[in-house]
Amino acid sequence: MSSEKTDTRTRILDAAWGLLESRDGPARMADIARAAGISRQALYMHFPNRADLLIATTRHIDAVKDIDARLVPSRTAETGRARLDAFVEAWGAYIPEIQGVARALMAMQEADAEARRAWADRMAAVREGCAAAVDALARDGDLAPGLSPEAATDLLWTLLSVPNWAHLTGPCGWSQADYRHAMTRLARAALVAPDG
Amino acid sequence: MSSEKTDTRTRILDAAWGLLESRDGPARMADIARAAGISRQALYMHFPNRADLLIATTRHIDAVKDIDARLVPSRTAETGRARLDAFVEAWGAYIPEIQGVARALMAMQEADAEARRAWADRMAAVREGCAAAVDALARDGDLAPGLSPEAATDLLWTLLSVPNWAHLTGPCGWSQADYRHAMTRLARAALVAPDG
DNA sequence: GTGTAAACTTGACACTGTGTCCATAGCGGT
DNA sequence: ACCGCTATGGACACAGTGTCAAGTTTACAC
Repeated sequence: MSSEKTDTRTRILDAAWGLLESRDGPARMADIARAAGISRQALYMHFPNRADLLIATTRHIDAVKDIDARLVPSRTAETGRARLDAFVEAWGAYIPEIQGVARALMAMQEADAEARRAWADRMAAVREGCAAAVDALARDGDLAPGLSPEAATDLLWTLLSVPNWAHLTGPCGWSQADYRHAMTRLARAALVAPDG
Repeated sequence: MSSEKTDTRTRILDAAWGLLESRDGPARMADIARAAGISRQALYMHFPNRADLLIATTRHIDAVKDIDARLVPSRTAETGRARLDAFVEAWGAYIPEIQGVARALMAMQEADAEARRAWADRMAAVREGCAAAVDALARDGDLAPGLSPEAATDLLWTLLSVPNWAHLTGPCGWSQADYRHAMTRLARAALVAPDG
């Protein structure tokens, strides 16, 4: 009953996703509407504005790509070090999947307060993941000396930011494997006590 | 002769600078013109478009704040490690001064190819500074094992990016001193061989 | 069938900001 | 007096977002 014909909302979300990930130019509201097979105005019946649509798209991607399942290895890691590695790997592998939406949302930040709030909200969730990894590290006594858990969390949160991924894989020309390897190494160097 | 009455171009640049660093909302062309005491159209006689104006503003700030002088300690450092520290410190202290223009220019990137090119250009200069520091480190044999000079340069370049500064001092709430301290430590941890 | 409500369409429009065009004015130099 | 430069004011094209109103389709109820 619920899904005999694809829900319009879902079609919109899929269309937005597709355009944002694959597109050359920017994905405008009209482009997304056309791709979803509806009129531009119908778009506004489902999402009051662009920021809301974009943020809903990230949540949609989260659901389809099952972000929670990807984080299981991190949550179930035995040691703090393993948890850190697993988190870096999971989130680092996830960034390319949301890269398009993330870029669009970040580009709106300067102009649109709504977009700012929405993106900050999403990033707060990432920070929680960082905090959990740092806590595990601290419980093992493996947190680098002179680094408070809060500072370590902020640092990891920053290292794993989307702009950093974009910079390394864009201007720097790194492959995803390069990124993954270097970021794992970097996170360890930044957070883990130098001891063995 | 040249500067008996302040050059209009300079007045524009100062106005843009002032607005961009201190402003709540976005600095539009009309705002900048008004602040410079000229008409919006006169602005376009001096700068063909917003991207050009913004990039000229960064160069203007470079000249006024004498970026070259600030980099002297880095260039004249005796050891690679000292050079790295000095570079991180100099650039890290400089970011807050250009933060406003940088944000405006970065916000245009998505939409405007001209802005993209201009900002990439400016960042290429920063990368050269990073490369010089990494080379000095490599000459001393102090570059972390398993890290090529190119990879190390890219890494440092990324760590010192404006978005990272913005993230730490914005959402993370760090002070400039916090940033300076953590970034110095982080750059060392990321690039310098663990040996003493 | 008739009625009604929801989802959707078409078309027009307001608004913002960039960039262009043009007619004109002031002013210094020759 | 004339030229050239810099500037002004006003109008306008264009893109993109968001709004509004009138009408259509569909499905479901009575």
